[in-house]
Amino acid sequence: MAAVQGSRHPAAAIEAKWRRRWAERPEGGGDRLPRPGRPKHYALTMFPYPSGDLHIGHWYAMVPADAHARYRRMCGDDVIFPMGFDAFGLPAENAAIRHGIHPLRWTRENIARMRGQLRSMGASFDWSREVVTCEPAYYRWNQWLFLRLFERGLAYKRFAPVDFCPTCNTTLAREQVVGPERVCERCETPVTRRDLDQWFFRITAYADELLDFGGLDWPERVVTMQRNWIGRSEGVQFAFGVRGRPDATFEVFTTRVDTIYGATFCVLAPEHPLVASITAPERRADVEAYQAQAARRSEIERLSTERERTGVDTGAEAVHPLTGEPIPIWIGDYVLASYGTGAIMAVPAHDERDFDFARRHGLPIRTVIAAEGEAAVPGAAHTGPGRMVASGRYTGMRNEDGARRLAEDLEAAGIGRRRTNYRLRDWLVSRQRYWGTPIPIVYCARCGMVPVPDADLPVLLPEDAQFLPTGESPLRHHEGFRRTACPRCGGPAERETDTMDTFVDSSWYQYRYLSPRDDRAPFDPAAAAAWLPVDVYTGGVEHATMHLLYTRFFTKAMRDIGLTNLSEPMPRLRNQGVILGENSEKMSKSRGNVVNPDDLVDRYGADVVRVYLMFIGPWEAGGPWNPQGIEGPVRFLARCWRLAADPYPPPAQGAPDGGELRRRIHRAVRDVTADLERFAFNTAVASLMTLSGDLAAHRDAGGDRAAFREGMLVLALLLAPLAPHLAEECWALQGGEGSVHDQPWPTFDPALAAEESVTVVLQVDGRLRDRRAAAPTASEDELRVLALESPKVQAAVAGRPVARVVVVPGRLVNVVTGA
RNA sequence: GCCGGGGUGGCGGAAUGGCAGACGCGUCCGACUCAAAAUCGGAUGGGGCGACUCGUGCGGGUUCGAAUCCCGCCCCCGGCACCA
Repeated sequence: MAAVQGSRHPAAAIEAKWRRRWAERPEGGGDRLPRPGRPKHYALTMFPYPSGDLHIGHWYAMVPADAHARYRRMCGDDVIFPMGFDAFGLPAENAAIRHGIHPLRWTRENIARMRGQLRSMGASFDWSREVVTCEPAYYRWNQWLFLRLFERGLAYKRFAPVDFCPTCNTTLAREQVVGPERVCERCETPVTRRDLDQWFFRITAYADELLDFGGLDWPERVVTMQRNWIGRSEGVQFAFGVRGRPDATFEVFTTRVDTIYGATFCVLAPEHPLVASITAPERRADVEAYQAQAARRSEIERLSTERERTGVDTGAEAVHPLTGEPIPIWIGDYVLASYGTGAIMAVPAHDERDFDFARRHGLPIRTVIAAEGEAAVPGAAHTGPGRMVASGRYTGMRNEDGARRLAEDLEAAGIGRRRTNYRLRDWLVSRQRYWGTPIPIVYCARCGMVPVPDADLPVLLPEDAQFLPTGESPLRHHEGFRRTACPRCGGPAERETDTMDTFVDSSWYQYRYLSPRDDRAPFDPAAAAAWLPVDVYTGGVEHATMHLLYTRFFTKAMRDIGLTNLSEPMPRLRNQGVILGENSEKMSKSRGNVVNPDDLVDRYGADVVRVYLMFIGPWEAGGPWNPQGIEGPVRFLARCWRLAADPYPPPAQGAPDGGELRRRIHRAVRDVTADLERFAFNTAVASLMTLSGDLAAHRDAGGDRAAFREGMLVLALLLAPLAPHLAEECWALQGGEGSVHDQPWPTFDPALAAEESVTVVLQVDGRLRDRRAAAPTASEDELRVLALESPKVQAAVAGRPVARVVVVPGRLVNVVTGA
């Protein structure tokens, strides 16, 4: 392709040509092991849901991940960079209900379309390892893993109140309920409560281990979010007796035993099992009315942002375990049945919620911690540290010491025990929907709950289900699916009709990529041992407390089952930000600010879109789309192409030799390498823009041709991860051999990259007064003399005594005057 | 409320103790052109004719020297939010 003076590069033709050539190269085979003698590198980017169209957000996530993988490959690593589809989930089923198209067909058509769009990105995905989670070859192993968890008691069924989305018509995991209004994360409908038999994974068994982030190179905020989500808290659990009821006791949990002498009442959750039996006859009507109201409140939307701490007196009294004093027992919905013991001791003087409740209901407030060094705030609880007062033999102790002593003493006396509670709940995995993995369990009238034998897997999802939004799984109404024979006794039995949460699919997909067609095991242990763990995992922060917690749990559980010896699946994690619309709002069809990558590729070519997305700013920051800004990368790549394609001008009189250009080439290699290592794609692009400018200037001045060609080849190499098509074209135009992507990453000579001469800044009292050129190796003494000789420095010193001269070799001299 | 991240030209951003604003967008001026596009060159934080001076959310501090470190505050974004 001949260059036309001053023109833009023919992106479409160049990209089509190279993509054709690349397609002729053999693919990896999908399950090969790392080549001996080379470090392996497993690059993984979160796989997409096949929603139908590739969004600019997918490009923003995947292009830099691809650039990094390509860079590692040129560095000599044996890289795998697989891609697949997270293909089960609600949108497919909703499309089926709305448009009468089968979820399988809808999903497969979307995948076919998205595969093409993904190819247009020019990413180095290894398609031979592709995984599609809605195919039986994949979900069969969800079922297999479910059974292994079931055998270990890590999957269990329990009748429990669960969050239910009336719009999606299914139960939700706790993590899928968001905000104080408790709405469905998908459709923002307020969730309701249902009491159902549900399947759970016992993630809480790993709560403490999940809190260990040692050795993880993860963004701080993700670690913090997981830590808060797990919500470990240490305290003491002990029992209160009920006055006049020697048979009845209830346990409370507190993190503040030091305030135990300040407990002036107790509060039980409205659902607490003891409430019915201890309520005084004259209080029964009020208590039952309150219970009914509380039950309704958790079912109906809770829109009131101002939380009133309501409650009613049961008329019963608890016996304080240390003082023997009777204190009233109330019920109130600010005490959660699902946390701790569902009951608390209330210490209004030192807990804001209890304080508020006591004020509202006229209950006594007793101070037992004296605020030290800070004024007591009138009309508020003192929650900070202090000396214990009115606390029996603990009076006078610092509250931290008192807490320790009280915990020991309560334990010794057999009254209470130290205990750790977690905010984390077990993972609710059953969904009353069709488009998911069937749970491989059979119910037999004679044998009870029976797991489907491994040999009978997969339990296939029948294709001829009815899609009606009934709130029950469509499988429940599918007689052919539901009726089966008991695997144990052969008698008539029924299948479980719930399907699994789609987060199960993505909890172990990184294993499946290693041997995607293995039909004897979920993955090949030899491949797993060779390739895992994932070296770099990239994706959005929105998965911080769901997917990333679940996949850590899965790896730990799989380790304990004996399937792997890993404890952490993804030791290194990087998050990209979010690309916003031109108006800085979230992109959405309803806002009309969606940027379509296909249109951009048609107009500018994939390389330009890639480079622009990386140049926009720090990857983790994201930011608004600026349609004008893309002109920068357009011009930059066009210039690279013209430099490679235009004929070289004849040598000029007094033209530069290659020295300065070579220095700049080495500096570019140094900077781009460091930037790609640290995922700083924006500054890597900036360095390449600078190099292309240096090459253009050298050429226009008729400089040394050998140095220019050397620089052009380096430019093509450095550009290869970022703009793979154009880099290939430039490499070929400059006579590079083979594919640019098969070349080793260029190295630099630090001595050559160093400046020949540096500008040393001369300051007087920290203010800039002059600049001088000096050798980078100039000694402190030389620089000091240089500064003191400067007329501008002398003028600024103005005859005052020089107190000190600070010299930073290679950088600056600061002359400090005065006494 | 608690936790985390952030605030730098007209805009995206660079610089993590040493020349603030790399690189780019935009704008202005010039070259090429019949003209335009494309391309190339120059200018571009504010003030001042100038020597200079002010300037990284605000106020203080440490330091020869602070966008960068420390203290206090304001604002923006994200997460969690009755978890005892």
